[in-house]
Amino acid sequence: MTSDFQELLRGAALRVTRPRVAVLGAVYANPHADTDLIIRAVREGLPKVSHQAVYDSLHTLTDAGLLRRIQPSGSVARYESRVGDNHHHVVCRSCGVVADVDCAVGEAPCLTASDDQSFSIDEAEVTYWGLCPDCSSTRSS
Amino acid sequence: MTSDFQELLRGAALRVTRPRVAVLGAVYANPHADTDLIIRAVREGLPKVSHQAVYDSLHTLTDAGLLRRIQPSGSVARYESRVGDNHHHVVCRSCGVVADVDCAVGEAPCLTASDDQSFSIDEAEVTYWGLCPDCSSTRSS
DNA sequence: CCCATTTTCTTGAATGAGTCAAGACAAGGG
DNA sequence: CCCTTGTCTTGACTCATTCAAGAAAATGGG
Repeated sequence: MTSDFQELLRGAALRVTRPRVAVLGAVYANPHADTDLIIRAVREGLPKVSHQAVYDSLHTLTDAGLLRRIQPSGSVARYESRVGDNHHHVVCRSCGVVADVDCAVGEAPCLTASDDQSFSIDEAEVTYWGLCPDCSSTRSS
Repeated sequence: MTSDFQELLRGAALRVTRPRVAVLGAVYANPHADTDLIIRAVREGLPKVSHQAVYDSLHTLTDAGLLRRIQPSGSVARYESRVGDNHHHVVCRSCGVVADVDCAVGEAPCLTASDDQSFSIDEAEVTYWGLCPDCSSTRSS
């Protein structure tokens, strides 16, 4: 598993460092985790890692396409390891939990704008808003 | 026009205060403006308004459905006066400018998730990402 | 029209995610 | 094994937004 992450890094022409491997591991193990949770997860294996190293790693890995950053309104940045399949997200308005929703089309942009305003569009990001099963049942009961 | 805003406020059972009227005016005049721009616009007419009053007004007006808040990843909160038509947005990856895109369906949720994960979904928010005409021509030239 | 009640606004401090910067350190090529 | 370059540590800092307490203003009843 750790060696898989090392391969991922090498494949992206990135240096293999312990913080980066640990960050990859933390995001793979905690989909949609925010930076704070990732920092805590990384420190379970590497107690001395600075928060800055985690921020740097997340940026580098996101720029390299190994991770994807999502940031629903009202939420801090979250990261996930599913990249390249242009899937979408459902966000609970009550507790903020995020779940994946497959994109029927698969490749970006999965939608074309009715009037693109002369923008050159490369991605259509879809965020579904609603209530998760837990919050939904809590409210109605 | 000011009286129109007063009617809007009364229609929403909100007290009519000068900051609120000014905030409504500023958002109607500056679609997709961020809070800082709204504060500056409001202070052209009411120089002494505190930033807190603007924040409070924006929250109240958004909660009442008179304004809509949008917050693309990497951007601060922005506000617009087009509400109720469930339109979407194109965001420029380079300069961050936001433009409206009509929704073909019109009413929320305009899309249904392929697998809703047992969430009860009430809105599908679509954000198109790309380059605006200006940034597009700057890069290619 | 004025008062009382309730909401809103002012003032000023605080929060917290994220960034900046300088020097110490480690990864990988030669 | 050493050098170069890129990464990490440390610690300060930014800035949008929120919190809190008291002053001021908006609606409804008299």
